[in-house]
Amino acid sequence: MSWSKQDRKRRGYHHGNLREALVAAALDLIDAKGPAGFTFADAARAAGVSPAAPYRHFRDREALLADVARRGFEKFADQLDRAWNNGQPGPMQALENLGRAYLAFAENEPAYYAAMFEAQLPRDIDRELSEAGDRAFAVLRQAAEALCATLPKDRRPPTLMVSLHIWALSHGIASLFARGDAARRALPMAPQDLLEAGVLIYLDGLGLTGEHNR
Amino acid sequence: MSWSKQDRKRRGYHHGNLREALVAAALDLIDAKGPAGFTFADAARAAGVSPAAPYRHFRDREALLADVARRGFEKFADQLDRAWNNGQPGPMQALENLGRAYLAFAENEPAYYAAMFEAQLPRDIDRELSEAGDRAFAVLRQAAEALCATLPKDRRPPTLMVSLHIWALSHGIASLFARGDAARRALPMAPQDLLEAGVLIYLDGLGLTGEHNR
DNA sequence: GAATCTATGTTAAAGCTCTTTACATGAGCT
DNA sequence: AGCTCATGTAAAGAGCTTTAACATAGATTC
Repeated sequence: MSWSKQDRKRRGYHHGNLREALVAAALDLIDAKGPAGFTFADAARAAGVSPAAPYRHFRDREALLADVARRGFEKFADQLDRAWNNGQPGPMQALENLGRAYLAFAENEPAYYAAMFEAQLPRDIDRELSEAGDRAFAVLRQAAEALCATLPKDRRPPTLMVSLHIWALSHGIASLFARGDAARRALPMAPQDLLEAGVLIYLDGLGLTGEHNR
Repeated sequence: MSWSKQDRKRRGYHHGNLREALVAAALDLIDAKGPAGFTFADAARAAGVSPAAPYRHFRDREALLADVARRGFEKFADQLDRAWNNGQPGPMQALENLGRAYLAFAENEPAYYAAMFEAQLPRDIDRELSEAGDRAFAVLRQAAEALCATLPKDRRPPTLMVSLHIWALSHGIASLFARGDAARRALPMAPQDLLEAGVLIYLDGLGLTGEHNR
C-alpha cells in the first residue's frame, strides 16, 4: 500500500510508482496541515525519495496540487452522479441524495475538497482541471433542470440560477461546518440535515412542494 | 500613506508605525498572492524594515495573519450591523441590505475576507479573534430573529437554523463567485442579485411573502 | 536639561528548507 | 552486450526563520 522509506532496499534505486505516491502523500499532508501546510520537499520525504525526485513528475508544487484537485473533481463528479442516479426514484428524493453525497464527500474526503476549493489554484492553470470542475457542476445543473421541469412553464425559474443556489448553499455549509477541522464552528445539527432543511425550504419557495414529486 | 523604504531617511532609525505597516503589507500581499503566498520576511521587506523587526510586534507570521483576520471580522461586523440598521425600514428590506453588505465586503475587501475564511487559522488561536467572529455572526443571527418573529408562533422555524442557512448561502456565493480572483467561476448575474433571489425564494418557502414585511 | 529606562529598530549568524544542476542507475529495446 | 531514456541521487546556492547582541530615540524622572 504505502511506498515508505522502509521499502527502500526492496525497491532499490527507482521508486516504481512515485507519481501516485506523491499524490497520496499530498493527500495525507493536506489532511494533516491544509493545502498550504506542506512543501514539495515534504511530499518527497513522505514518499521516501530525495527532494529533487518530484520534479521528474510535476513541474512544481502547484502542479501537484492541481493534479490532486483534478482527481478530486473527477471522484466528486462520479459520486454526485451516482447519487443523483438519473433522477430516480423522483427529482426530490434524488436531489436529497445528491445533497447528502455532496456533504459526504466534503466530510469523507476533506483533503480532496480542500485541494479543489481552498488551494487557491488559478482556474486556468490546467484545462483538464477546469473541465473536471465543469463535469461536477454539470451534475448539479442537470438536477436543477429536472426539478424545474416539474413546474409549469409560466412559473419556471432559470435553471442555471437554481443550480447555483443549490451549489452555493451546499458549498457554504460544507466549507463553514462540514469539515472535521478545528477551524470550523460548532453546529446544533448535522450538516446534512441543515442542508436538507435549507433545500426543502428553498424548493417550497419555488412552488415545488414535496407531495408533487416524492 | 505608505511607509516604504523611500521614507527611510525622513523617518530615521525607527519606523514609527510598524505594526500598522505590517498589517497593511500583509493585506497587499494577500491580495497579490493569497494568504499563503508570502512570508514574514516579505512583509518586513514591504514595510521597509529588516527581517527581524516584525518579531517586535508579532510572535510569528500566523499571529500577524490572525490580527488581520480579527480586524477583518470587526470591520465586517460593523458593516453588517450598519447595513442591517436595526431592521429599519423593515425586516425584508433590511435583510436585503445585509446580504448586499455581506457580498460587498467579500468583493471590496478580498484580502480581509481571505484572511478570515481561507487562511486556515485554528479557531482557538486567539480569543479576540473568535470573539470578533462571533460578533459578526451575531448580526446575522439578530436578523434571522427579527424575520422569524414576523411569523405566527406555530409556523416559526428555529432562528439559529435560519441564520445558518442565510450565512451559508452568502458565504457560498461569496467564496465561489464574488471575488475578483481569477480562480472564480464566471456568473450570468451579479453575485448580489443571485443572493437576493436565493434569499427571497428561501423566505417565501418559510411563508414570509414579501408583501407582509416590506 | 541631563540621566536613565524602555520600546523598537539593526546586524550578524546558525540552522533549516527549497530548488536546481550535474551526475548515477537501471529498465527496456535492439 | 550495449544504447538510450526515464527516473533517481547528491551537492551547492539561495532564501527564510529565529535568536542574540547591539544601536537609537522617545519618554520619564529628578
